Amino acid sequence: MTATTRTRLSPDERREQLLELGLRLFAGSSIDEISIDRLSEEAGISRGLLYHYFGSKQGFREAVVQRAADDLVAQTAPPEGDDPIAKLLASLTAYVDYVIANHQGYRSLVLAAAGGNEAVRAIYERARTRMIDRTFETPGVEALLVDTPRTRLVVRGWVAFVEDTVLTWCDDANGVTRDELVQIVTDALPALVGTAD
Amino acid sequence: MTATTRTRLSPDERREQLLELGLRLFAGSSIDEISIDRLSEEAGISRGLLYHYFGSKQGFREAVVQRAADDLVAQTAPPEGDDPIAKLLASLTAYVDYVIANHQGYRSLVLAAAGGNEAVRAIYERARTRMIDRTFETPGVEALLVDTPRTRLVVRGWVAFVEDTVLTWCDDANGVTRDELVQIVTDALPALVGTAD
DNA sequence: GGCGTTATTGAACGTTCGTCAATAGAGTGT
DNA sequence: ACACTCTATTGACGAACGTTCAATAACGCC
Repeated sequence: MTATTRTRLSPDERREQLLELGLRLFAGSSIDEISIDRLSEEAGISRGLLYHYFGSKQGFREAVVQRAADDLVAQTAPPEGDDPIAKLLASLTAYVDYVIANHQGYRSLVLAAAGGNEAVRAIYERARTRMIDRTFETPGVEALLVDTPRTRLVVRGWVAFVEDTVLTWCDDANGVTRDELVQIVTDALPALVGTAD
Repeated sequence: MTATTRTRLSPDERREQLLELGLRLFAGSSIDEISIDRLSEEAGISRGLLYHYFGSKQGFREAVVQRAADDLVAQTAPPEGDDPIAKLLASLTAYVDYVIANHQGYRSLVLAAAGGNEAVRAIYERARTRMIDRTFETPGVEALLVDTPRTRLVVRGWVAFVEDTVLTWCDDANGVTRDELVQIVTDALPALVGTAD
């Protein structure tokens, strides 16, 4: 009855399978609450194989976080266009919709990024930077955002505002609609930057 | 040469000693990067004693976080007064100064709260709520903040904005002065709430 | 159908968390 | 000073976990 037949996949397939499993388990709990035993059992492989592919548990965690971050960046790409405000609105709408759809997974990503070690935080930080840069690398944006240390500080804080607000809203919308939420986080940027001038 | 003489303290003293050690080690690294072995060795006690006082490593972590949160709340008490704006400014000034002084420890607290489990997060959440409530339980505040779901959402997001901005500033002030920082985070609240109306 | 490459295994090791009966320090009464 | 009690404290033990590595077997190729 014990299915002792080992299934041999190509490295790419196996890696893919393990990463997807990681994302799935990630959604429910922090990764260091899950033992390698449980991971390998759930994947139907031996403990050793996980080490063969990711070197260590930490390596596995980093790979999964990297994958989640890439997903986020890919699925929230703003449309091509010249109007900074429109781009911002589109980008935030995509972001909000992504968080709504991947609610649990996204929360885990943020938690992992916050609580993880230096390497994990760096991965998330890079994704964040990519998203911000991409939105603001638009001709004509200088009129809205003059590049000063103060503005950079405020924009970074604004990102924290957006993340926290959207996640809180996901837990309990409390009557606030999706469109209102998008409006709130979009309007917040000019409002904050305005006070900084 | 081995000082095998065990020192017997009163439960309160021992508890205090261990909590202070926890705060000290906390500042440098996350608590689950430190083994009970190292903790007990540094405290000059046996492993068993730590379990006697805190039940588990998780229990110890929670106690330390609770202590850190209490410190934060205690040291940022706003002055008695009726003017909401003045109270807000005073409270934020105290908060900024606290973070400046306890930079590392405070960062660890926030990281522990973000990355920790449900119980740890709840402890920090309570402290946060206490600080917010205390600032806004002022006669006449209704003129500034009408209590709607939308406002609550924004105020919560604003707290995230403040935390992130102050911590980022601590890492690299980039020419922004302390007073400017206080001004930024203070002005941010009316700016954000204004857009929500 | 045999062969070589390499994906995969499982047992073994060191470390860390957590438990518990045994031990000894400090106050108390005589 | 001494014995006695209470309980703070210990240290050895077991289970669980991360990690390593030589052995194994599945698949593509000739």
